[in-house]
Amino acid sequence: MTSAAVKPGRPRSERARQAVLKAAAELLVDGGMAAVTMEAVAARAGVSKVTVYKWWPSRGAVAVDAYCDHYRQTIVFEDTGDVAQDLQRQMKVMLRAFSGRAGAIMAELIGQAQSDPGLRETLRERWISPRREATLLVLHRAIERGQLRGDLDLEAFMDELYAPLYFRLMLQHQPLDQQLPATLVAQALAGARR
Amino acid sequence: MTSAAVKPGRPRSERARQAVLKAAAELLVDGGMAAVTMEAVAARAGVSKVTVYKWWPSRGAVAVDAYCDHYRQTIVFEDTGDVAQDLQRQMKVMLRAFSGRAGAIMAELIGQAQSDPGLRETLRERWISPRREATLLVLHRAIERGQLRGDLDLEAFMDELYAPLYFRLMLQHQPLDQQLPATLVAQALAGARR
Amino acid sequence: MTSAAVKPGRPRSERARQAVLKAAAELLVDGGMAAVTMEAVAARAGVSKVTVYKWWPSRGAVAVDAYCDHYRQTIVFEDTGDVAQDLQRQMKVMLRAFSGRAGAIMAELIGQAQSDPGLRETLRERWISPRREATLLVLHRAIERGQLRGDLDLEAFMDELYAPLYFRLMLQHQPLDQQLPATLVAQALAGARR
Amino acid sequence: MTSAAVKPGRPRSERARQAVLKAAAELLVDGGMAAVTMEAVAARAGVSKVTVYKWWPSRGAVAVDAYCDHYRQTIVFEDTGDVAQDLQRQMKVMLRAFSGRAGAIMAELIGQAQSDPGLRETLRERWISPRREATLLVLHRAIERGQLRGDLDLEAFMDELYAPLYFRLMLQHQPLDQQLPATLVAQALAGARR
DNA sequence: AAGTAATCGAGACGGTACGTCCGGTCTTCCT
DNA sequence: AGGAAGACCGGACGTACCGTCTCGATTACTT
Repeated sequence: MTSAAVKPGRPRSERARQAVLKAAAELLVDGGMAAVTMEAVAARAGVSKVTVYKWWPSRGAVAVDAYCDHYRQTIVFEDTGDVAQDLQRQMKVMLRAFSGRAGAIMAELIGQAQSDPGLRETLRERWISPRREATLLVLHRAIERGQLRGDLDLEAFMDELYAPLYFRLMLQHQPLDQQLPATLVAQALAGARR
Repeated sequence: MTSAAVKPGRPRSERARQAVLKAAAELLVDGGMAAVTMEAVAARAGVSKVTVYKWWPSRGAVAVDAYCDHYRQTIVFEDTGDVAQDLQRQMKVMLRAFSGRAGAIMAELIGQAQSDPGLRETLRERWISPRREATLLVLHRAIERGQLRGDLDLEAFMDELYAPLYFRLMLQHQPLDQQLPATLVAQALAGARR
Repeated sequence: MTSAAVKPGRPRSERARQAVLKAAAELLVDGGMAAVTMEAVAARAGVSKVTVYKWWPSRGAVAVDAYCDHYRQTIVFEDTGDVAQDLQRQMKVMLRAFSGRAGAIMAELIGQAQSDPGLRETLRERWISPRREATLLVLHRAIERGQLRGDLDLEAFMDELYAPLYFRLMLQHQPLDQQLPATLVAQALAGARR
Repeated sequence: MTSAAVKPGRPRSERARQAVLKAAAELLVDGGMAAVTMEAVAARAGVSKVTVYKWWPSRGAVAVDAYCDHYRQTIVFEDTGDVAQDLQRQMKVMLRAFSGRAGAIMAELIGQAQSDPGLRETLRERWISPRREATLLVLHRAIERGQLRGDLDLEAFMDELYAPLYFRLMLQHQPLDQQLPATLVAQALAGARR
């Protein structure tokens, strides 16, 4: 009846969880994914390997968790009244972050996820989805205001805007310069206005 | 005139090169990147590990080389006279390929490249650049014909078209369905026509 | 009193230790030192290489350990009352052993120790020293009985007796025949009696 | 008639032979046997590996050859008229040499020979035998002069004198100090005089 | 002068073992 | 029931030498 069925035995150590995330974040920042081995994380956190395995299925999972915990930068969307403005500002924030350490690490995380389906799932849930949902709000708002056509394929539209950033981040065939958001927004919106 | 500078010593074994690429391609196809270990490649090719290391710096490099060798599908661009047609057809060919084994492997290759700058370089040179250059030809042709504005940022434009495919391939937040090319081309061209 | 300082963690596997020694001894007997590679020992013992490295620093160390374990022939010294008899009998036992497989292996072990100081140390502690100490007892007993002069340099004396056996074993310039002990004892004792 | 049957083809390069011996000796002196790899010798000599293999069967063979070439110290036996004097002086010369680099290397050579019968053979021929024969001369001379008994087992006698030096060199259970020759000669001769 | 034959340099090759690293799993005791 | 400690098996890493092999280039003696 009582939902919170009190579990027997020693409860999970919150201290251990924090220590693991902290250790992983540090390793991640100055050594990239390569440095985030279960061995190293456990050692640095002063925790046994088994404990890490108990709560995270793989080193990738620890890394994503630590990353999201460490870079939990607010997904700021101001409402300027102009959808172009809103999108452009948000993209600039993201681009600025991706120009630094956070970008290199995100690239490695997505990279790692390509050979670990579970990690891809986690990455989507913890990083991608929240951002896309926030963007969707902006776009719906713009449609209501009549700034955008109502028949747009919003998923494809968002990909046109954001995928180039991730693509350049990962392939580095072109630089991630500051006017890129403006260009992308301009070109994408040109055919999307009502 | 150009004396072919005959190098001393035993010449490189073409047989070994072929065997390695073949072995790597096979391993890649039925096992993904995880199966492409230097050890396995060498064993399967009937070649010593040292020989592999001699000509390829890393397992990633072997894999990319083998991939490009194996999937050297022609980058077909018909000239239909209509830029939208041309782009859409090419994208469909690519999308079809990426829906199968080749897509999963490409995702892993890009993934691997995130923790190996040399590999990223190779991937750009061997896979990305040739395709972008072919696309550039199409776009320039369209501009000359007056189908596209002349002041477009072509690099950004190409990213708007192709990055979504790679992005969906890697994140799998949305399916790679067959009408995606049409949608992307339509939305992107809407604001790009003269 | 001395609390046996219970160490934390999983205790060392006695099973693994035995298996390694057994495997090494077998390899040693039918293949000599050349067959005792860390790889082969580990494989034959059904143990991981790391485990072997954990407890033995080198293949030489494993070999010596296995040798002493395998050929832990009693260092029998009967007390016949006559020092010449005692020495001669002991030397004959040793010579008989060295005429077979054990001799060839011991030669290889000493050989290996020439390029591995740690191994030389081990060899001295595990093989040479116990035998020399047993011999010292016999000599001291003889001195007390008045069978030998008290001012002998016992270390040099023991070398005169035993070094020729090892020397012939290693150089094979002369055979290790059964009357050698008698000759050596006779000549050495001739000038050593009181 | 002319014994030196002139062989066709390019004659062996004396330059290469010298270069190999020189290179091997240098490597031997500052790096021991471990440094004398076929690879290193060839590289240092500016000679191809095949050339080395052509004239020496193994690295051990090169090393012994280089050693004997480098340390071709005269086997001096003065004839003082007293056999004890003669032996002791010769042993002191040898002991002095063995206290330095030459000793360590000789130990390694004998060590190496334990797993290479061909090398043992070479070592005997090039190093041991000449010295034993010179010693035999001294002993025969002493017998003629009536300083030694005629029924001695000379081979065993020589072993009693010299084996301890090699034994201590290799096992290092006791130091190779300067008064050792005197002790050995005294004890050995005590029972060997007429 | 042309032919023959052995040698030489360079260096690629298949192979074996090295010593290390990490991933996961296990066993033991402590809390 | 956790958790810390740490030993364990397995697999791959990248490297070092081994001994063999193909090359083209030399260097003599033989016709």
